[in-house]
Amino acid sequence: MSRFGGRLREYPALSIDRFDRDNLRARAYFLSHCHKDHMKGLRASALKRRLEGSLKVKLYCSPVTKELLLTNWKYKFWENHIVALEVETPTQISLVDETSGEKEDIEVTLLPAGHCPGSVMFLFQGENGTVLYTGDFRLAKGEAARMELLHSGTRVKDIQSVYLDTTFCDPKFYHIPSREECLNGILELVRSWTSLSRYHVVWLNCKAAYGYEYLFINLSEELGIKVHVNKLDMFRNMPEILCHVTTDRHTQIHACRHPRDDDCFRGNRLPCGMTCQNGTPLRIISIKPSTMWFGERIKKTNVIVRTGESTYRACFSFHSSFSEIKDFLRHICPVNVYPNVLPVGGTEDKVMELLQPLCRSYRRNQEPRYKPLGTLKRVHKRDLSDTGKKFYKEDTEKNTAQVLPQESDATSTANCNGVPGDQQEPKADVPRWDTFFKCDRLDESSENEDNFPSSAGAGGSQSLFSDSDGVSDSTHISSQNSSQSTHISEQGSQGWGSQGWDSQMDTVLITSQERNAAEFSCFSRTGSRMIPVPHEAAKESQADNSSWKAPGQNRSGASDVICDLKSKDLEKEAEAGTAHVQEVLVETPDASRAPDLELKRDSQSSSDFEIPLTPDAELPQPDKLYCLYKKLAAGESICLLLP
DNA sequence: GCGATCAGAT
DNA sequence: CACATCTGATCGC
Repeated sequence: MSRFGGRLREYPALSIDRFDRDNLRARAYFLSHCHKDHMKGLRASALKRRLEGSLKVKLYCSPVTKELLLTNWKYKFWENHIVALEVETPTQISLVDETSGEKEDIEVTLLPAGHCPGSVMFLFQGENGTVLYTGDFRLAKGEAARMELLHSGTRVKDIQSVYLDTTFCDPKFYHIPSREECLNGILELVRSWTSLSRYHVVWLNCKAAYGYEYLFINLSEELGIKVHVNKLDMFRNMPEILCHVTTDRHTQIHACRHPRDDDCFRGNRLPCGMTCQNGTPLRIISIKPSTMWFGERIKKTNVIVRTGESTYRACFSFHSSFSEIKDFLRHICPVNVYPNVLPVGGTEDKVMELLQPLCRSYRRNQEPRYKPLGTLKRVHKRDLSDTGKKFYKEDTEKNTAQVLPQESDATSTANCNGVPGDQQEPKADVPRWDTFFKCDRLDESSENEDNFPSSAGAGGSQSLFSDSDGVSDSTHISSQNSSQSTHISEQGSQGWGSQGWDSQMDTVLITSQERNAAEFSCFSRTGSRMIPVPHEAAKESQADNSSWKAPGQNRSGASDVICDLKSKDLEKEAEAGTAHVQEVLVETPDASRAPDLELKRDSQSSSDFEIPLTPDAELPQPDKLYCLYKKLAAGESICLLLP
C-alpha cells in the first residue's frame, strides 16, 4: 500500500496520489489509478473548498481513471476540474500559483502501468530534470525498454529520480508467474469445472478493487460465459469490459461480493444469493486470486493450488515481482530512486540497499570492485540498420569474441547515458583463469544481491507450492505450451475436510513450466472422476490489456498480439533461470528469425548470460561459469548471442 | 454528526 | 498470508 506523501522532491508544486495535508496547496494534482490508497483526501471537504475557489487547479489522470472516478458520486464534485490526458501523449502543463502568479511549465507523459484499468505512470520533464513516478505497476521484464517515451532516440532518457512501486521489492518475491501463465491456469480450471454441467459454477473470490477485469474478459472470451458482478455502470463507456460482465445471476462464473461472502460460500450459496437453479443445487467452487511468488531457483510455477474440497487459490498479481522491478530500474538507471511502498515485512533501508545499486547515485560513489567475467560479455555482430525498429541500445557490439574492458552489458551501458563518466570504470584486474577453472563451484554464500535462497522464501508458504514431481498421489493439472491438457476431478467426499490442505495430499496443481516438460500424468487416489478437456492451443491475446486503455483509444492491434506472442517464449526462456550455458551460447543467429524477434529478445531478457555491473552484479550460475571457463580454457570460441 | 485513524477481518 | 477494502471502535472537532 502506498505510503508516498504526494510530492516529488524535484517538483513540489505537484501532488500525486495524495490529496491531504500539504498537498492541499498543490498547483496541480495527478491520480495514477483508482485505488483508495492512492486517493487519500481526494473527497475531503478541505479540497472540495479549494476547488470551489479556483478556476485553475486541475486533476490530471488517464481517461479511464476519469471515467471510473466520476462514476462514483462521492467524487462528482471533481467533474469540472479533471483533465483526462491521453496515454503516451506528452502534454505541457502550466503550473500557476494563484496567489503570487508565479508560473512554471512542465511536460507530463502518461505511460501504461499494467496495474489496473486506467493505471498509469507519470513522466515529468521540466527545469529540475526528468522524473518518473510509477504509481503501482506490473510490467514484465523488458517492457520499460519497449516504451518509446522513456527514450530519446536509441537511449533511455536521463532520468533524475524514479518514485517506485516497491510492493514486492524483496528477493523472496523474486519471481511471480506472468499474467499469461496465471490467466491460463485459472482459465483451464474454470473451463474444467464449468464444462461438467450447467450447475457447476465458479466463484472468483476477488477483492473489491479494480484490476481483475482482464481476468473476467479473458474467461468470458474463452469460455463464452459472462461474469456476474455487483456493479457495472462504471464500465458503461468501456464496451470491451462491459460486454463480458453481467448483473444477471444466471451465469456460471461469478465475481459478485457480499459482506459475508465466505459464509455464503460455506453454505453453498453464492454472494449474490444463488444457491440452485431449476431446483437443482449449484456445485460451487471458489477461486481466490492471491499472489504467489517463487525464489529464483524454483523451476516450476504452480499457479493453481487446491486449498480445500471446493476451494482453490490462483496466482494473480497487480504488482511487479522483484526481478521485474530490478529489470525496470536497471533499464531506467536513474540518479535516484525513492520507494513508494514498504514491502511486507521490509524496511526502507533494506529496500534502498537493494535498489541503490541500480542507480547512478550509488555507482558514482562506489569504488569499482573486482568483476569476474565482466569483460566477457558481448560480441555478436548484428546489423541493426535495416530493422527499422526501435532499439534502445547502444550500438557497440563487436564482431568477434574478445575481451573488452567494458563493464556491463549493452543495456546497462546504454542506460547510463546521462553521465558519460559513469561508463568509464577503471579496468579491473584481469581474472586469473586457472584459479577460477579449478573451482568446482563458486561460493554460493556470496553477498551478491541476486543470489537467492533456494526455496521459495524462508517462512513463506512453500508447502502450497509443492514440487509436483515428488508427490505421487497428487492430481496434477498441467497447463503447458506444448501439450495443454487439463483434468479436473469432481471430488468425492471421503473425509477431505479433515485433511490438512497444505499437505499436498489430493492437491490439484496447475503447473506451468518449461517448454519441454515431462508428459502429463495423473492419479486419483480417491477414485474421482477425471474429465479430460480436449487440447486447445493457448490463446495468447490474453495479455492484451486493451481494456485498460482509454475508451475509444484501443491501441492494441494484431501486431501487438504478435509481438506478445513472440516475446512470451523468450520471456519464459529468460525467466526459467535454468538454461545451461550451452543453450545460451549461440554461434550464429538463425537467419530465418525475424529481426524484431531478436529485438524482442534483446529487450525482453536483460541477460542470457548476464554480467551486470558490479557491485550489484547478478551471480552467474556456477555451472554456467564452469562451462564457460572450460570452453575458454580449451581455446574454443565463445560466441554469445547477446543484446 | 462527521471525519480521521487504527485494528481487524475478509 | 502478502495485491485493497470495508467495518467497527475510538477520538476530536
